[in-house]
Amino acid sequence: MALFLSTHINKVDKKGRVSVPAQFRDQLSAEAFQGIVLFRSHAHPALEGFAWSYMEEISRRLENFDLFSAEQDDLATTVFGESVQLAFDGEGRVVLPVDLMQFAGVVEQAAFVGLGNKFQIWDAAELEKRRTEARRNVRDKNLTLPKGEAA
Amino acid sequence: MALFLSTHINKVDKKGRVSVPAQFRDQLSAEAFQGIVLFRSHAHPALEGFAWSYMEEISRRLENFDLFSAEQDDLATTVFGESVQLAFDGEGRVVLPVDLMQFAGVVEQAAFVGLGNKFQIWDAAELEKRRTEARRNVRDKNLTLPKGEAA
DNA sequence: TGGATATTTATGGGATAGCATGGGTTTTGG
DNA sequence: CCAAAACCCATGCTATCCCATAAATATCCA
Repeated sequence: MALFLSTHINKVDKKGRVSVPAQFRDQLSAEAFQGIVLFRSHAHPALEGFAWSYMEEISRRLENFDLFSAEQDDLATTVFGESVQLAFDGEGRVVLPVDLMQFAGVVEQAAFVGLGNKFQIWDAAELEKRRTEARRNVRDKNLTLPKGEAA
Repeated sequence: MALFLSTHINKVDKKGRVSVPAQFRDQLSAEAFQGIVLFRSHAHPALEGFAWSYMEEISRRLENFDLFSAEQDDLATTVFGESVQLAFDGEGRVVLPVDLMQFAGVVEQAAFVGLGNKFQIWDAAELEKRRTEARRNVRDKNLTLPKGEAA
């Protein structure tokens, strides 16, 4: 299972290409599809990124919603309907579609934020605010990691 | 499970490299990823160090949250997004990123402090102050070890 | 036990390969 | 036939590899 860690800031060139961090590519080396899957975040001006194989896990979790429920439909529409599959070029780059770049407010510096089994892409400047917010939430709500059951 | 004990002080060279104490490396010899994971301590001017497998454990626990939930997002952003993955070189060293060194105030002498399943990296001088403080707390508040349940 | 020899560790520095980035060229498809 | 996308090659920088040394530790054998 891929595990994405740390934050890498890479430049978007005028063709819309960005290097996917080498560390992230390593985590994806065993994947059948050599590339990433992206869609708009539901909560932030950012993009959610996954390994192709993880989309199956998302599908499985969506089935936990009531079939035909409004929520299931909405999620499925945004997640599957609007996701894009981006293949690496020979240098490990992907081309960010313009509409996704605009959605995330990515200008020139794209920040890849590792979040475990997924990652996010932020505009580098915008990310700082998000960071402070996340830190505050963790502290104020006293969020901790439950021991839970192994998945 | 790795068990980090005692304190080792090693030098940071001008390339930013430090030898990870051999005792610590021994504890990590069974790890799939040969290296360490670091992030900023929330409580001290120091860095927290873990084995890769420990991050996998955290990742598993995060999977118990709903996908895209705010809690999952906040935790992952602070824990995974702000961590770095550092591989050993042939001599068992890692390169400390400059921003992390600055955060911990590490100048030249890095102190590796074993804390059980994790360890901390302090500036050697700063650590002395922390030590006296910790001793005083234990004495004044009469801290003891609870029997507790095994984790 | 003791003293000589071999390993391991921490450290230093030069050589090398990999990564991020840029630009040109061919291919594709509408 | 033209534009956009995929492919290919070039480059500077940095991280990684590799070798060397000294000190500390461990090992061995008489």
